[in-house]
Amino acid sequence: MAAPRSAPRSTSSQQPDELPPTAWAVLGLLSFPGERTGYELKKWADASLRFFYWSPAISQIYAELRRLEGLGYATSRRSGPEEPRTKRTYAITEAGRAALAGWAGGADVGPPVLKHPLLLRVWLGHLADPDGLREQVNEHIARTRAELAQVREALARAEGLESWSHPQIALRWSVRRLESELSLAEAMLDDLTGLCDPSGLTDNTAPTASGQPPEDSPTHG
Amino acid sequence: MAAPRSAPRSTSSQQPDELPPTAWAVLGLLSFPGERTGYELKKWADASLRFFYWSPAISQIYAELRRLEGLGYATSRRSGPEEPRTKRTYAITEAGRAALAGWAGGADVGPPVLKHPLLLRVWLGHLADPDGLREQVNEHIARTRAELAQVREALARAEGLESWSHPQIALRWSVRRLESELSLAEAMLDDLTGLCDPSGLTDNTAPTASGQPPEDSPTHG
DNA sequence: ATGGACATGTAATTTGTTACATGATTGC
DNA sequence: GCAATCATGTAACAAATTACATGTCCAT
Repeated sequence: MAAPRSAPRSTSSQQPDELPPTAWAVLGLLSFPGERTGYELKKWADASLRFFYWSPAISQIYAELRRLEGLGYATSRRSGPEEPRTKRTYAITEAGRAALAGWAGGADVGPPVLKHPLLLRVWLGHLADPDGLREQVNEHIARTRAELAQVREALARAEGLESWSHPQIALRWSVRRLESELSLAEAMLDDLTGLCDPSGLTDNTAPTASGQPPEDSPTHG
Repeated sequence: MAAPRSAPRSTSSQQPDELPPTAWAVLGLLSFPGERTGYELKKWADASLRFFYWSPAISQIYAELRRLEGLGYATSRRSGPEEPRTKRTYAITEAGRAALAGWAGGADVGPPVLKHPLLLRVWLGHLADPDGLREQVNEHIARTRAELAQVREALARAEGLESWSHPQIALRWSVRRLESELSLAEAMLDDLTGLCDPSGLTDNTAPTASGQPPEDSPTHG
C-alpha cells in the first residue's frame, strides 16, 4: 500500500504508549497547574486545543478522565459541602506526569491529518455551480476570520503567564496558520475565477495542448 | 457548549444528505470519467485525496462501495473471463451523480478539522527535552518536504488533462498549503529557540511583567 | 419562575482501524 | 520458483459521536 500508515502496534504488553492521542491530550490539559473538572476541560479544549488538535466531545472527556484515573495517572475528589456545586475535580499524579513526559519524548510523532470539507467540494467542482462554490469559499473566509479572533483572544489570555510559554507557541502557530488559511482561500478564489474567465492574466495559459481524452482508469492523478 | 458543532441531524427521513463525508468522497472519486476497482480507488485516494481530505482504509472503501451500490448511487460488474484478473469495477449512476451534485451544492460545509500531533507535543513542551522537541520539528519538516514532492507529482499528472481542472485547483491549494506548513514550522523552530536563548533578537521581549502566579483554574487560556 | 450556564453521566450507534484470510498475476 | 503487487473481503475492536437523562445554581 502506497501510504505509510502508523506503526504496526506491537501485539503484546502495554508499553508506556498504548493510549490513544486523545487520552494524552486530556492528560496534557491536566498537566498545567491547577485542578479542574471535566466541564472546565471541555471549555478549555474548545478555546485552545481545538485550533491545532481538535476538541473531544464532553462525554468522551469524562470517559478519558475515568480511564486516566483507573491507570493511576490522575486522581479525583468530589467537592465537599464547602463548595456550592457538587463536582468532581481532577489532578494529574506523578505517575501521570511521568507517563506523559515519556509519551511526549517518544519517537514517532505521526503525520498531521487534515479533513477539509471545503476542499472536498472544490475538488468536486465540476458538479457544482461556480458562483455557489465561490460563495462557499467566501463563507469559509468569514469563518476563518472569526476563528482567528478567537485564537488571538486565547493567546492574549496565555500571554504574560509563567509556565505557559509552550501553549503560547502553539497558539502563535495557530494564529499564523489561520492567517495562511486566509491567503490560501484567496488564492483559490482566484483559481476558481480564472476557470470561467480564462483571460491571460491568471497564467491559466494551458494551451489545450495534448488534449488526451480522459481514458478509462486514469491511473490516478 | 461553546464550540458550534455540526448540525443536529434531523431525526427523521433520509434527506439527500444523511451520508458521512467519506461516502461522498468515495462517490466523488467515482464521479470522474472511467470505472475503477476499490483497489484503484484506494491508490488514488492515497495519492491525491489525502492531501486535503484523508484517505480511508481499503476495507472502508469496499464497505462504502457496497453501501453506495445499495443506495443505487453506483453499479458494479465482475470482470468476465476476457479480463485477466477477476475484479469488480464500479461506476457512478445518474442517481449517484445527482445525489452528489445535491450534496456539493448543499449549504453547511462544516469547518476544517486539523489533528496535528506535533503541535500537541509542542504544546506540552514543558515536559520535554528542548532539543528533542526541535528534532521532532525538523523531522516534521523533512516529512512535509517529501509530501510536497508527492503532491507536485499528482499535480503534474492532473495537468493537461481535460475535465480535471477542479482536482487541479485542489492540488494547487495543497501545494501551497504544504509550503506554508514548512514556513510555519520554521517560525515555530525560531520560537522554540527563543525560549532557551532569550536574546533580544527574537522579539521575545515579554518583560516578565505582571508575573501572575498561575492560580487555580486559569479559566482556560 | 424561568432560562441559561454549570455539571455529570449512560446507552446506542456510527465510523473507522487493524489483523487476518485468500488467491491470482506479473516480473525477475 | 518467488516476491511483489493486484484484488477482495470478514471479523474483532477501538474511538468517538449523538441523544438522552438528571439535577443544581444564578440572574432576571
